[in-house]
Formats: sequence, C-alpha cells, structure tokens
Amino acid sequence: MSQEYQPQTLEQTLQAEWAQSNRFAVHPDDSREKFYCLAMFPYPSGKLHMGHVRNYTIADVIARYQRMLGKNVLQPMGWDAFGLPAENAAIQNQVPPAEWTLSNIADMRQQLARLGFAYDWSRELATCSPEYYRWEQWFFTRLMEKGLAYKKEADVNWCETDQTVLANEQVVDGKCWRCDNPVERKAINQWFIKITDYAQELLDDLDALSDWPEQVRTMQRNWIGRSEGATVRFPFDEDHIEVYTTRPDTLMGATYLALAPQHPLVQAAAADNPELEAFCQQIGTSTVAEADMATMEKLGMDTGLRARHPLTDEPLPIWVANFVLMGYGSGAVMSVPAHDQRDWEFASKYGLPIVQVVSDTPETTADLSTGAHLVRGPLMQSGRFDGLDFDAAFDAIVAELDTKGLGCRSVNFRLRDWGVSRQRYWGAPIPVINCEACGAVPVPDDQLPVVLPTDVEFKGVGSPIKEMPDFYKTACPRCEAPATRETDTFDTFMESSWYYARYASVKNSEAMLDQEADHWLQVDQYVGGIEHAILHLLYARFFHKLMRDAGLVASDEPFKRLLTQGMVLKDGAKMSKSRGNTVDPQALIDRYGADTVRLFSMFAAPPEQSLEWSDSGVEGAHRFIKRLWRLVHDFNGGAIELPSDPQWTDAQKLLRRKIHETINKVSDDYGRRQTFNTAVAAVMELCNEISRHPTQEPLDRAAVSEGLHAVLRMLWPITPHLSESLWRSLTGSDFVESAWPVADETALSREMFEVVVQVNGKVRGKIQVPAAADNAAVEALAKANPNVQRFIEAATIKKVIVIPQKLVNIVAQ
RNA sequence: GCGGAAGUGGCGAAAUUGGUAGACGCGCUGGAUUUAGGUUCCAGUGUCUAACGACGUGAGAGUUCGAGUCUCUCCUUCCGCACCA
Repeated sequence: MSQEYQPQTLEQTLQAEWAQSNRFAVHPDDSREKFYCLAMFPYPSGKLHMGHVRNYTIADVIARYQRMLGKNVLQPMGWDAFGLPAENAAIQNQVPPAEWTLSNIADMRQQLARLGFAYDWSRELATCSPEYYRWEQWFFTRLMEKGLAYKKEADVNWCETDQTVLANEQVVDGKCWRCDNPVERKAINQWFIKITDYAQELLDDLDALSDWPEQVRTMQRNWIGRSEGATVRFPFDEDHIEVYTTRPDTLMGATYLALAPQHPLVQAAAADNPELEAFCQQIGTSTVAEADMATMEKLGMDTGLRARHPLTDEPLPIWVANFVLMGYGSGAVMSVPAHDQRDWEFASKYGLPIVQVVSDTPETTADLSTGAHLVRGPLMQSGRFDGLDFDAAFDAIVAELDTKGLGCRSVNFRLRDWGVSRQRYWGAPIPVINCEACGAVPVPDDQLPVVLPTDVEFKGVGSPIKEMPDFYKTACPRCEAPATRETDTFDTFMESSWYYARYASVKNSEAMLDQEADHWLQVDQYVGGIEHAILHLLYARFFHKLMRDAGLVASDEPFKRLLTQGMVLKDGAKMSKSRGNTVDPQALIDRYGADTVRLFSMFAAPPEQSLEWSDSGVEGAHRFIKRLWRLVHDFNGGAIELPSDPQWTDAQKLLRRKIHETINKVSDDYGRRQTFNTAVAAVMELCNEISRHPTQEPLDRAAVSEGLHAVLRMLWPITPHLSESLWRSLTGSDFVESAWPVADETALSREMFEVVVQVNGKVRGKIQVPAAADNAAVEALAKANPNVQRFIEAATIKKVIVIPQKLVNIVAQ
C-alpha cells in the first residue's frame, strides 16, 4: 500500500464525495443551535487571488469548527456579479457582459470547490440573475411608495472616462475610485434613498455591535458624523439665510456670513454681477480635484448683500467663500473670526472685523493677533449673556432665537442620502416608468422583473440599453399613454446590501424573503476585507433596517460578529496585478494541494493582520503535513484496548496532559480569540511531542493514539482532506464530524508544578513543588535551591513574593 | 490637521489577567542518510562573554517586589477621514 502523500488525488476524491452526498447542504432544524457563517461574496473577475483564499479559508475554518461543535451551520456562496469590469471586458474583447460574467463564475466556482470549502452550493446566487434582482426592484418600488426613495436633480460626481455618476464614497481624493481620473460636477436627475432618516439609529446601534472591531465602528461613526448645535436664521430682505453652527454661544461675535459659491442666494446675486459670477466659476471648479483642500488658500468675495444679525439687527456683510461646502449643513456659515481659526484667517486676509466674545476668565482680553481663541469659556461683549459658561450660553442664546422664531437647537449629520442611479448598462434596471402626465411611476409587481437585455453590443463606453427603443419604449402603467423606462441601473452596492438574507430564501420565487430568513439571521459570523468598513457594511446595515420596517426580517442588525481580515502582501506591498507581485493560488494548489495553501494562510499571521507572503513558509506548511502523514502511517493504528484502570507512567501522563491542554488552547483560539495561527502552532507543538513518544508498550500506544485522534480533529477545520484521509487510515472508519474533542479534566490535573525562583526579579532557579504545598513550603523550597542560595546567602531578605504554582521572587539586599 | 492601529531576533510571529521574553515556523550553522542534488532525520541558533554572568521588546522617564504588557513625553510606520461650520 502506498504511503506517499498525494494531495491531488486524495483531495479531489474527498471533494467528489462531499459533493455527491451534499455533505454541507443545510435545512432549518430546531433541534440544533444554528450558526450562520458568511464571507463577503466575490466579484467574478475571472480568477481567485490570494486575498480570496485567505478570506474564504478563515470563514471556512470558523464554519467547520462550529459544525464540529454540533451546530447546524449555514455557509453559502454567491456572486456579486454586476459591475463595471464586465463592461470594460465587453468593450475590450467584444464579449457581452453577461457571457463574460457567467463564464468567470463557472471558473471561480471550480476554484473554490478545489479548495474544499464547506459551502451549501444549493443556495448559490448571482446578483445578475433576474430571479435575484427582481426582488430588489420590487423592494425599491415599496420604498418609493413610502417616500423613502425619491428623485431629484442634484450635482453629482461625474466621471467622464467611465461615463457615470459616482457616490461620494466612490470619490477618493477628488478622483474616480476606479480609473483615478479627476471627477467633475454635473447636474443630473437621479434616485436617492433616504439613509439620512436612519442616521441616528445607524449611529446608536453601533454601540451594541460589541463583536465588531472597534476600528470599523469608529470609521462608521465618523462617516455618519453627528454633531450637535443650532440652526440660526439671519434675516435678509423679507427672507432669511439659514446657517448651522456648533457654537451658538459665539453668536454675538459673528461679524459676517460666508456662503458656498453654489448657494442659491449667491447664484441669484451673480446673475447681475459679472465679477461675482466669474469668481464663483473660478472657485467652483478649482476645488473638486484638489487633494490638499485643507491647506488651500482661503478665497472669498463680498457679494455686496447685507443680512441682519438675529439678535442685534446689525447689518452683516455676506461673502462667498471657497471653503464653504454646499453639501454640508445649509451651505452657509456664520463667521466668528475671534473663535474659529478658519474664520480668523479669512477675516484677517480681507480686513473683516474680529470681535472677542469668549474668554478664559470673565473679561480677559485674548491675543487675537496670531490666531483665533478656541476655548469654551464665559461670554463677554455679549450683552446680557455676559459671564455665562458654554452650556448656559448655548441654552440661553438658542432660547432667545427660538422666541424670535430665528433659530432652534439642531443636530446635523455628515451623512448624505444614498444616490443609487448609475448611467451604466451592467446593473439592475431601476423599475420606474417616466410618463409625461403621471411622472415617475413604479413598475407594478406583475410586470417585474424589468429584465436587463443581455444580447447587447458595445459600441462605446455608454450604456447600450439607452439606444434600445425595444427596451425603453413602453406604456404608462397608470394612464397607458406612451412612456419611457428608466435606463439607469442601480448602484451595485444595492445588490450586496441584502444578499446575506436572500441565501436563506434563495429558492422562493414568490417572495423576497420568507420565514427561513429569520431562522438563519442574524449572520453569526461575517468575514471580509477592511476596505468595506464603511460603504458595504453601512449600506447593508441600512438595508436591513429598511427590510425590518417592511416586515421582512425581525432583527435590527444583519451581522452579529465581524472579522476583518488583513491584506496579503508580498515584498511588503499589497499583492496586485499592477505591481506584478501576485501569487496564483491555482499554481500553489496544483503543486502542494489545497490543505497546504489553507494551512499556510492560517498559520502565517493572525487573521486581522496583514500576511506577508513567503514561498519557504508554504514549504514549511507542506513539510508539517507530510510529517504528520508519516507519523500516522508509521504508527499503523489498529484497535487499541484500554484497561479499565490504566496505570499511566509519568511520561505518558505528561503526554496526555499536553494533549488535553492543547485541546483547551485550540478551542479557545478557534472560538473566542480567532487566532488560528496560534492554534496551528499549538497543534504543531503537540505533534512534536507525540513523535518523540515511544510506541512499543500498549499504554504508550494508547496515549499516542489519543493524541493523534485529537490532532486530526483539531486540524479538520483547516486541513479537512488531510484529517479525513488520515482518520480513515488510523481508525478504519469514516471521520465523524460533530465531535470536537473535550479536554479530560483528570488528564489535566497535576501533582507537581514547576515554579520559577527569582532573586530581585532575575531568574536564578526552577523548583518542583507539590500542587498542595502552601506558600510557606514553597518559599522554603525556593530558598533551599543551591543556585538561589548563591545569591541570597550574603544578603538580607527583605521580602518574599509567592505566586502559587508559578513564581517566587525573593527581594534581598 | 483630526481619529485609529502598530513598533519584539536575520524573517513571519508568540507571550490571553502585570509574573520565565522570543513558543511555533522560516532561514542559517554543524552532523547523519544519499552516487549526487533534492528529500528525510539529529543537534545548535537574541546580543556580548572563555566562562560565571551581563544586557535585551522604537527612545526617554515613571509606578511596582516584578513592565513587551500600566502611566506620561517623544520618534517612526501603516490605515481611515479631511475646509464639517
């Protein structure tokens, strides 16, 4: 019989067995605890890369560990199949996006299967299939009915190269996140979803996500960007100008207003002021692409208009300024140059008045010649508000504004509504029909899905369906007059915002979700890249709440526990095609087998840290597998009968203690700590001890056998093929999955402990101490140690610290 | 600028609650096996020292019997946000 380790045949034989028996397909089962383990689904770009391998191995290890604990584990897989690369490929290779995508999916599905992941393939979904996106379209029409989806003309980030609108989140440093070209502004009619209605809840619920990395929660908090302040209305003609401020206490120090160049009032004034119009043009276009906007020179111009101070009625000049953003607050700022650095710089440059209204102690004059005075302190030069501290001044001034109808306390968010329209072809069509008489009409349920034509030809970068009358010419569902379909498609973040729920009800053609969704949800463990910390995870959380409020799910949050895995690096840089430092996982699988690739990915670094690629590290992982292979085959298994009351020798006791200590450590590493690298290290250590142990006497064989059983079980989540194959060799029977080893308390108990003896904090000896010894006895043993005596005999002992079963420190002088 | 994380041998890393720093692996050195290369096995491997021992976790201080771990100051790197009113 061949004892050589041949991963290719071994792994593929087992994978075929798993597939044939539907080993990892699951159904709701109330007799067992459920566990939903999910890795972020891939975009089908064509080939798996090492980042995928790491991501899916981490999730698979967790899923398999939970299976061994006896839980009913759902681990599905699918495809985030809409998106730009398919269109680019279509233009380049003259292949329709659908064809290109489906062929990539077929390739990648095979690669994933070859890695032996324990997926329930019967729940596979692809977001580009009408069976999937029809429910997204259906749900969108519900949002329209509720007023949560609305259309407005808005300035958008327009990428000329990709001919599309980008979400704020897709603009990086003023450039397109995909092609890196500068983003322009363009006004266009688009659909938005009111994520701002949920801003407070999205913020509040972060506190409850205690099993999410703090880093991700912080990033989301900053993104939502809640601040508390006041809305203040400055009378202007018969109307007023609204500003938002976090410092209403400094209202009496406001000496002018600064407006964004896009502010309607500025636009109106510019209409009959060519100089102002030219200035707005200049600053309106120059800002967008600048990466170092914070350090950019503050530019402004007096509009000539005058507002009035809401409390004093004094006239205040209205300026237009390049640092005021139309997209935040109301696009207008009350400027308090004495107490805001930016306002101070602006006022100093243009000679606007600077009035101090806050001091450290009452009536102290601050030096305002070099910068603003940024403290929160008692007011001065503020009339009857003088002497009030920040909170009291805040309250009093807001109350005063309120009685005059010129302001109120208010909360502001940085978060904007989610623009979901894309002028792209390869996406889910927005289910709306535009009728001249009825306006934007949702496509009725019985006409869903609006199917995206897939037999298309790409002539340029624009969407082919915009030139397909067969697609867009239709009749209004309400008045039956000729009407036009929307030819825009959804942002692909829409699809990835609810796919985790659809896996539970994937076969249901009558409803978006059914009761099985609530059986599996929440996702108990979500695994994915940190690059999705804000966008995907925030949208998915938002969508979950929308689905909850539509009665589709019961939970408030989609993902209970989140693990964000680190990047895969080579030569200190992220693996990427452009850097040319990629490693092809398929080549590694062909050479070493899936188990080696899986083992290396888990062993090289903790999952949240970046992983430095090392070819010799892969060799090391492979070496360990081969060593274990030989260890099991050389042991030559067979039935081992244990006497009812085995009399273990000290060496056997030592080995058995190591076995059971390792079981405890690995359980903790897999479950609580999720540090798979230390779990592997512990198993390796145990294997080293097992291989050093004799195998002649029956009890030796019993102890070694016990160790090998434990090792194969503990490794199953990481190297399942190896474990199942060796299990058969060792036991002659099939691997029993739901049998995570449990440490034997009696094997863990010990009569003697090694205790370290320090003198003045330096290790001077090690002593064997009976477990039952009291502190005095331990101290006596420590002092009796010959080497310890050398260091204490000439000194006076001032103090002795005894940490039972661990350490003695003798403080001597 | 603000926020977050990190800094430990030649390398990836470990040290989980303030208690033996460097587990495990890679690499390297020596030896055995082999016709040879590879594989495999054994021994060694933080620095200085002949040795006893001393020193050693980015730098400096502090708390403590005892600090990689806690506190303060500083340096460096990575990540995120960035004119947010």
